Amino acid sequence: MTEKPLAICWFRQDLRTTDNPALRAAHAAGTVLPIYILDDDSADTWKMGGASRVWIHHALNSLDENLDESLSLYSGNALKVLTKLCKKYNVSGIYWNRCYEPWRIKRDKEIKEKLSKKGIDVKSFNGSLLWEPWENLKEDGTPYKVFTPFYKKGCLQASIPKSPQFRPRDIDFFTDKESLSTDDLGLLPDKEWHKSLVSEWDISEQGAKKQMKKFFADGVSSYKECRNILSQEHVSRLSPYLHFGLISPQTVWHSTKKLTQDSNTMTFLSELGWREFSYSLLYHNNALPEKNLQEKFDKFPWEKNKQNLHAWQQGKTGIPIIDAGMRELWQTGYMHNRVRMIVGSFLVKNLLLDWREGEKWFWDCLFDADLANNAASWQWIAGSGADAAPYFRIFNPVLQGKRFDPDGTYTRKYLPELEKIETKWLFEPWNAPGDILKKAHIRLGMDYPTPIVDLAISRERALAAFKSL
DNA sequence: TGAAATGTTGGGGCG
DNA sequence: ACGCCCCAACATTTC
Repeated sequence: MTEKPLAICWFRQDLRTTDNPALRAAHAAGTVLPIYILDDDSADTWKMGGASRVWIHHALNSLDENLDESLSLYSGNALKVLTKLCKKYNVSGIYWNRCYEPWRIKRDKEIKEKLSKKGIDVKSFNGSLLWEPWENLKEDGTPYKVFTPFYKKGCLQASIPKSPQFRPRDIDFFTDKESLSTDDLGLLPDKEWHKSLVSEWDISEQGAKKQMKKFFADGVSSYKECRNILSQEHVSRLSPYLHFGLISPQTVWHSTKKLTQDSNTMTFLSELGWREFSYSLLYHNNALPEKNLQEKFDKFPWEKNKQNLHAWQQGKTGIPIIDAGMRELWQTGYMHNRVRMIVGSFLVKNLLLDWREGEKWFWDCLFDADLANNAASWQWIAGSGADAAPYFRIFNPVLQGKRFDPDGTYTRKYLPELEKIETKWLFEPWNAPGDILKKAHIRLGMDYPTPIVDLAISRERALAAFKSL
């Protein structure tokens, strides 16, 4: 037992020092013991995937640096860890920023109840959303089910998101001697895969700011038009930073508002609105990640073709734009949003595989794997969500490739075996004349797969299957 | 934040 | 000059 009262700042998905309400509260309460708990015990089926663990390994290291190397790390059941800390030290308060995954809400509620009873000041804050999902409701008090009114009425006419706060000065830190090291947490896989994975990312609070500034400097001015062009970096790539809270949505919102307002900034802000919408859907539908929002989808006869699923996961479907996207995911922990829609449509409609298979794979591979966004997006593309794509909306991977990767830069980057084929045939090599393939040194079925499905036939099959609902 | 099928229109070639 | 056909270009409908 030390004499000094300690305020625990429990970092979770808010791995930053600026605009962090919990850190400010802990600082105001006294000496700060900043901690992170890897709680796989409570997480159940949705414990962090492989890519997320790699990301958080680096994010914790940089957070530790930003906290004068005083971050204490633990592994195991969060209630047990916190209870133990309260026994060991004179803890006056515990402060955290809220998470919205159902399992975390349940766990945190229990922690708050149990530790409050012991006379500890336990408080949670909003550090991850622009508007709380329980506040953003329709006039009749029920949650929104459609994005447009949710955003236009619920978000834009609601209170302005609060302004970002500076990092508190002169924090008095305390470190637990029994803290684990980041390596002890075992977040990095044995495979070498994770090393190249992180090479394109600066996983730190500063890296998040840098990424935002880069986007503001050369991406946002043509965002509305160019965000769909796959080869160009006209998207913000802020999603993993937002997910883990290396930057707050308030910071992104208000920084965008400082730019000249036009249709580009409006479109970008609405993407933050989609994030809010996903969280609202999850908050009001706890089973969103597991269960069709529309019950009639429960009887949909999904195929159980392991081979096709595997080909999709490995980027070996024989359909170039699909394979390029899936390999981008594997190689970089990220996928351009337009391609996410294309590969999602392909999995669910052309392959008739259960959207939850896609959800699981993305959960494991994406740096920005986010329970709310991932589940809401997969239900959207499958058509099983509330405000979902209609069943007949089936993307044609050949047309999408030609339209959004017109010079083939993106597709060739991830499919070097198709490097030499002229762009005209790049997105449908199976239709290319023999001499064209020969000239490009492509033997279909050897250098690059023949398509695992016929696009026209599988489209008709999907239309029939979905129509029967 | 779709694609394909079908319908409509209008200019130009041609007898 | 006129009617006819063809077909691109665009619009609408359907899944």
